[in-house]
Amino acid sequence: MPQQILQSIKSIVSLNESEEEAFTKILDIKQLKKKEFLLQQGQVCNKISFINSGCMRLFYEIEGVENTVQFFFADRWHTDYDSFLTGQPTIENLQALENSEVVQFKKSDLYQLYTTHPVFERVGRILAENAFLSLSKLNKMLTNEEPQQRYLSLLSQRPEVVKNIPQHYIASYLGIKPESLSRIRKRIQNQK
Amino acid sequence: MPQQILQSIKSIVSLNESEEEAFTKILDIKQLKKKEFLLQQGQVCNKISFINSGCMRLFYEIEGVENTVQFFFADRWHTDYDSFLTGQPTIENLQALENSEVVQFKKSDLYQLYTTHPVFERVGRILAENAFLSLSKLNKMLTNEEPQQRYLSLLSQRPEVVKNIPQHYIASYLGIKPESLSRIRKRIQNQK
DNA sequence: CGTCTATTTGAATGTACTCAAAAGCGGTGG
DNA sequence: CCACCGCTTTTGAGTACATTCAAATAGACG
Repeated sequence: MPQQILQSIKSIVSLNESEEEAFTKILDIKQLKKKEFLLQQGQVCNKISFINSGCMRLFYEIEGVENTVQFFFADRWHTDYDSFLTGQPTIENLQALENSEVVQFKKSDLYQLYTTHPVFERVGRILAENAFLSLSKLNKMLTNEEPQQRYLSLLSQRPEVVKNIPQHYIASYLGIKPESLSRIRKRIQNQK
Repeated sequence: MPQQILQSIKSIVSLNESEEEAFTKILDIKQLKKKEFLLQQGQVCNKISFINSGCMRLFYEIEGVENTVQFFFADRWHTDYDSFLTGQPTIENLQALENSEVVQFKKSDLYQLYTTHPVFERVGRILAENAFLSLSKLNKMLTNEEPQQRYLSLLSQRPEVVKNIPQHYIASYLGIKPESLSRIRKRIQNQK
């Protein structure tokens, strides 16, 4: 079901029939069960993924501690550019928080497309730009806000995250311990 | 003196003579005195810059508090993709920490180039990818390390930063107060 | 030399942290 | 359908470390 990813691309550039066909050909659909990994540390990330449905969690594991970086819902792209570009093993883990469907294509196929259908250079550029924007937003949140404020922002901007995702993952995303998030929530309750 | 920026681009793609000439034409050189701003919050960032020499500091100002995000030395690229892509006013300030020379080109000129010389699509893509990588590295540092460890990492990875740049800017970059950095430095001294 | 800014030091405070334990919740198997 | 188990969330007590506020010292620059 490449409709979603095609739509996402067509919001960037318009494709003619042959381009669309060439692109569809390189796509690969994957069903993930809850807790299954799309990407695990140590692997080389040589694919770009697009979430059709479900929810994924991106985290690093440092000295046994999981560090949640992002959540991905439907219609989001993902790749570890670092590993993708350098060929180094990734340190990212991308795990399904619920049963999910993703579409993927391989780096080698994409690079082929860059040559045969140059319009995809633009797609690649814009995807990288968007990845940058999203990370930059995250970064501003982490550097400019206190934990309590971060939680409130998340609550107002992404209520679906707070609703659907276990607290301790959210805590990790906010850069605090689960106990602290629990106390923050209590504090907020009492203020009302 | 576009040699540096040309070299940087040529490390990405090779340019033929007409491409090189077309690119050189859109370049603009700027001399900055210490403390002068290359970009200030509220402006729209419609340029991409490249540092020829000197050193720049990137910071946000939130409720009167300056929040240092990055330092830029020679041979580094900069743009606020957010503002650049969306046309919204930037919240970034890019200030010279010493007399500096930068080369710039305008978004409109670049987009022109994308059309007339498609090779620059690739350049644009790779610049965005690199910007992402650099931000991603910063992000891992901020989320995975304690202040003292962050300082030690900075010290070993970028000694020139620690040498040349006022402490309170470094503190802000590390996400702590100047007093705290001072104490961390003292603590490290005593351990030796 | 004097002024202005940056850095250091001190004392008191606050907030997240650790460790430990209890309570809550969901899913599985009897 | 209930009982149990494992995992998540909450609560408590004590600690650690950055913060604030204030003042002193040191450095930079004219």
